[in-house]
Amino acid sequence: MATIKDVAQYAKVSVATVSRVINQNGYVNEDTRKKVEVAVESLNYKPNSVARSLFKKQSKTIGIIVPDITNPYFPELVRGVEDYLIQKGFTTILCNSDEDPEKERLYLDVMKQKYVDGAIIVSNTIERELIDGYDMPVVALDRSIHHDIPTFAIDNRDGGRIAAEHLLEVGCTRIGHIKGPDKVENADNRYLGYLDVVMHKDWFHSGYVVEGNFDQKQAVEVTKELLQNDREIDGIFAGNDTMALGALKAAESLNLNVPEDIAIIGFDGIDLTEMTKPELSTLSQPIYQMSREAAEALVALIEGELVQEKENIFPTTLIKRQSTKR
Amino acid sequence: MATIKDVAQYAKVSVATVSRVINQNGYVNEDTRKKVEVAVESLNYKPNSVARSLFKKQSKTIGIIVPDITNPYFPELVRGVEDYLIQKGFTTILCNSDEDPEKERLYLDVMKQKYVDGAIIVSNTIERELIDGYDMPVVALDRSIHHDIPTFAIDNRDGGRIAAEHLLEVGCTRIGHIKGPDKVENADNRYLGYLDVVMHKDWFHSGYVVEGNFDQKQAVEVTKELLQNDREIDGIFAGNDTMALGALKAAESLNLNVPEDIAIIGFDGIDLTEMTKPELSTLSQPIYQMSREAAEALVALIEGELVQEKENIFPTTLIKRQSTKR
DNA sequence: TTGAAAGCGCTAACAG
DNA sequence: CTGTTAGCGCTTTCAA
Repeated sequence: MATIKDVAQYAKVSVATVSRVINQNGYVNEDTRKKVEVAVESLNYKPNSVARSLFKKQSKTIGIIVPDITNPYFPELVRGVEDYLIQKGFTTILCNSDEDPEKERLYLDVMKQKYVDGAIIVSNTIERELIDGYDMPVVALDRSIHHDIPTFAIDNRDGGRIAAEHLLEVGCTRIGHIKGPDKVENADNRYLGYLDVVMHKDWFHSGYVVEGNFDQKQAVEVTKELLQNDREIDGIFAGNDTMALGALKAAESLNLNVPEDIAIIGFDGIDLTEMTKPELSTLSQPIYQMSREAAEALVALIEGELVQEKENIFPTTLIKRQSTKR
Repeated sequence: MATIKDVAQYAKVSVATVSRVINQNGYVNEDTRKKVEVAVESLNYKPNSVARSLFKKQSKTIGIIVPDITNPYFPELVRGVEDYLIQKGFTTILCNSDEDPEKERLYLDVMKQKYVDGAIIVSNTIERELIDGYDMPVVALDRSIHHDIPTFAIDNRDGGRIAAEHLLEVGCTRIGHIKGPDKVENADNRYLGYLDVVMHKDWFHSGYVVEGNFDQKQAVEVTKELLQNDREIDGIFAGNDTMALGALKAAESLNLNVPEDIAIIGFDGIDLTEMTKPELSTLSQPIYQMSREAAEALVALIEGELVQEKENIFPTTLIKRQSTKR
């Protein structure tokens, strides 16, 4: 690889001048600029980002921490981020945390050491104090971390309400809920939204809610139990799409028809929901848009703008499909 | 962040000594080592990887180029790579190429500038000459690039054969194939495997093969046509799982029962195949294992070992599920 | 066994 | 408008 020195020699100027033309700052005569440009071209010179990073203490790199890229919700999120960043000249480091605080720290340490310019974090466990220690711009995506860290998410409680109401509208009379893990804010809020709708129904009691841990297999099990305990249930709101799939399987194994015997709605709007039979109704999040805007905000932060809008709540969309058509 | 200088001052030694103890090379007295260790501890010193990279011309970072992380085949691939690399102290840059040679170049350029140590590439279009220009260790994953670049993949033709034979075994008498894009090696090979099995059947003619472009929506369309043109078809081998899903949908919309009226088998073994109804039979690739070994080989290459095994062909597994149970 | 010093490639004063 | 030079934080000769 040619260095700035080579270019300087070739163009018979100093390295400072070369630096000026490639960074387009400082005065430089039109003729010398031409000479340098020719040199850059002939030597196929590409500035060395590492040297630049060392000096500038920034790397044009950001990190994104997600629980697990293998979970179908995250690829689109990551894609939205990466698409925007590459276009702004940033490179994206992928970090799979498995929701493990230990790993999250490790990744944050590595980022700091590499002068990573900022991070986009999807996490339930990271604390604001930890982040402060790194002194690095951060935005929270999908779940909030602290109210003064810019957050890009949806209103989960409202979404839960909409989903539950939809089931009511299509004529369900007893609605169960497969809930995500306790203490996970998004799961809790979706549950609260559901409660808002059903709490005062005379049929409602806590037995209508089971814990599915955002996991398909577990959802199959708990849905079976739920359905066997109460034959009157004719609607299920699952806390995410993966569990909705589990519920679908459970219904099938009990020889219940969806949507005739039981309507099912999921949450998130991942592509999978279009692929099942019957196709799943779901409360869709604008995943790509949300993540893109999170990336925009992070870049703004990195470039020193102060982002005053801390809470960025995106609208959800109720997608009605076969699984709730009755 | 504390620098090596700070540590040296604190420990009252030179930076060279500090460097020696943190890198565990060169002689250093047990007592001074202790002093330095204390200093490192007290100052919470973490060596700056950027400075180190500048000197060493390597960055403990690798890039992985995939067509699109949003495509369900790739997250697991990426995960396999990332898991291994983080554990070996490497960081992973994610690159979505959309199979666009322009973007591939761009990413490779960026990698070079950042002293990225090597790349794992999934691409149909990248040429060996291009890679040579970057003078960087590379391994090919899922599809080969050139016979002297280490490749980690399966035997697609053999897989195609197994899938087609399975359909025959379960009693299919007319088997159609939804083929992936022309000129894409993996698609062509799966097709050839299918041909190996059916070519000499008296019923076979080219009308049994349609082009689905590895795309679900397109697969729905072409499968419908295929099935409407020839009512005798009772088995379909789709070139990947996504298209198998499309085929499933097409069958459904024509009121054909799977597997009774028509058996369907996919290819790849992505998680989705477990979630459909009926569950899809598929020819499963050891995605995680394959990608992990690719990462291992890349690290070996980076560390200067010469990897002599260029062709690493992994075994596939026929997974029999409901969609071919008859 | 340790320290001084050069240099990785680049940027940004500063001087001219 | 251009060149000289001092670092950015680290590693590694080379000498002591």
